[in-house]
Amino acid sequence: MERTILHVDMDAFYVSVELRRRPDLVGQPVVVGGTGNRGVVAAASYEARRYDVHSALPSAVARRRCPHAVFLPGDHELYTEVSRDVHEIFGRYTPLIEPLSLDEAFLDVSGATRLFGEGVEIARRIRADVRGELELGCSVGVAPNKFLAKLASVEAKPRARPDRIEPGRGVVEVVPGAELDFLHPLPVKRLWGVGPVTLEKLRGLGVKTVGDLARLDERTVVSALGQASGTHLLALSRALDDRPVEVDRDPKSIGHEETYPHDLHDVADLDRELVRLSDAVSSRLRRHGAGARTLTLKVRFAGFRTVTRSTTLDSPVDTGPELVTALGPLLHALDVSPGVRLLGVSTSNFGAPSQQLSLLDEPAESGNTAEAIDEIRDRFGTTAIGPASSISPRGLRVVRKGAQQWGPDQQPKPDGNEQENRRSR
DNA sequence: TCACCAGTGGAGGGTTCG
DNA sequence: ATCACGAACCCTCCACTG
Repeated sequence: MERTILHVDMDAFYVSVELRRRPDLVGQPVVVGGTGNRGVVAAASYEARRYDVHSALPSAVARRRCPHAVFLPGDHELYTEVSRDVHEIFGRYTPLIEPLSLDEAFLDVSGATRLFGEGVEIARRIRADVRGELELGCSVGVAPNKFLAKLASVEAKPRARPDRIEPGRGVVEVVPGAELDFLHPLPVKRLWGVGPVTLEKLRGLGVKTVGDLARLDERTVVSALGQASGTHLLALSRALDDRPVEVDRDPKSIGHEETYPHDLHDVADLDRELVRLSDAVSSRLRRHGAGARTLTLKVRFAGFRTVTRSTTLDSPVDTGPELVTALGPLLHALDVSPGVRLLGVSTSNFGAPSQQLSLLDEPAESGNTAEAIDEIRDRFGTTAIGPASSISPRGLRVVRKGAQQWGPDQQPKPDGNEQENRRSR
């Protein structure tokens, strides 16, 4: 049964959304992302891309490459709203929508062609709707499966060259029957799942293009890449991909991590941060109605060495204090003398939400207070209430969603105290 | 001294993606 | 004076069960 899959990818999404309210910046190099020295670029306008500024590039490097670019901090909440608007348009053509991120989605339009025309026709209509109603550009790939649709949308995109910006085709279709003609000449690193490490391993096998990979036999590939990755990539190289477009994917993990503007050395600071992060994660767990059995602590030291420490409980938990109780000992077992750059709390292995209220139990403190906290946050905002143990001498710091998506904000120069600490290390 | 199934699940590290 | 954050998935090693 032949399917028609669309991959829709917004062009420079965050930047384009910003330009709707800053029309004065249209045509200029604009960068959205972390503004601090430890931040990264989340999105770059095509004018900025001409200077090789792209997403995930450290902001400090971006500033050097394109000093005259306008740097904007980013507004995660707004992008979420606009993303909903975009999905509303998708919904006119099919209910089978799988969001990949705020700015990308797969659409299965196999059942919509009778009503709206072939895949390419639907793609054009979506582009026209998005442009006309939302003033945003997007590129669409059309293909018989997900990964070919994704590759096709890349071909459809505008491209920034050092001297000029090429418009892009907007819609690119991989016609059924011609899959291998499209696929095999492509460099193998374009395959979904081939990063720098895998690329190097494949190079060791003499593989440069997707076609090179497709000609190898399974034993060779599996012994180089492992069972799962090997068989998967080999299938992709032969244009085989029967993964369905999944509409409601439940998250398998929920976590939060933060890089600090300055490395933390003080155990009291770290404890306070653990409370903050645990509080934020537990809040999101409860909102999802989930409890987690596996709790993971992540620590990145100054110098970038990163470790994780995890524990699995007998029954699922969903409150801040429970996370802190379990993760505290894992944190205290680490030697933090090098200084801590990043701390993270992640939860997984979700189970049936534990029922706290029982006649035999202690009066349930955590469960009820947690719900009360959630309600206060719903009514008065996320910063209205937080754990006392997360209060630092500088005040109560509560995690706001998406507040620090791309690294710490621009910081004032460290005060005298911290300078002191540095010198006296 | 070593090696023994087979299956499961935990722990820790890694890769990749957007 | 480069290096975010959130999530999915994979691999290897190891302990436990039987």
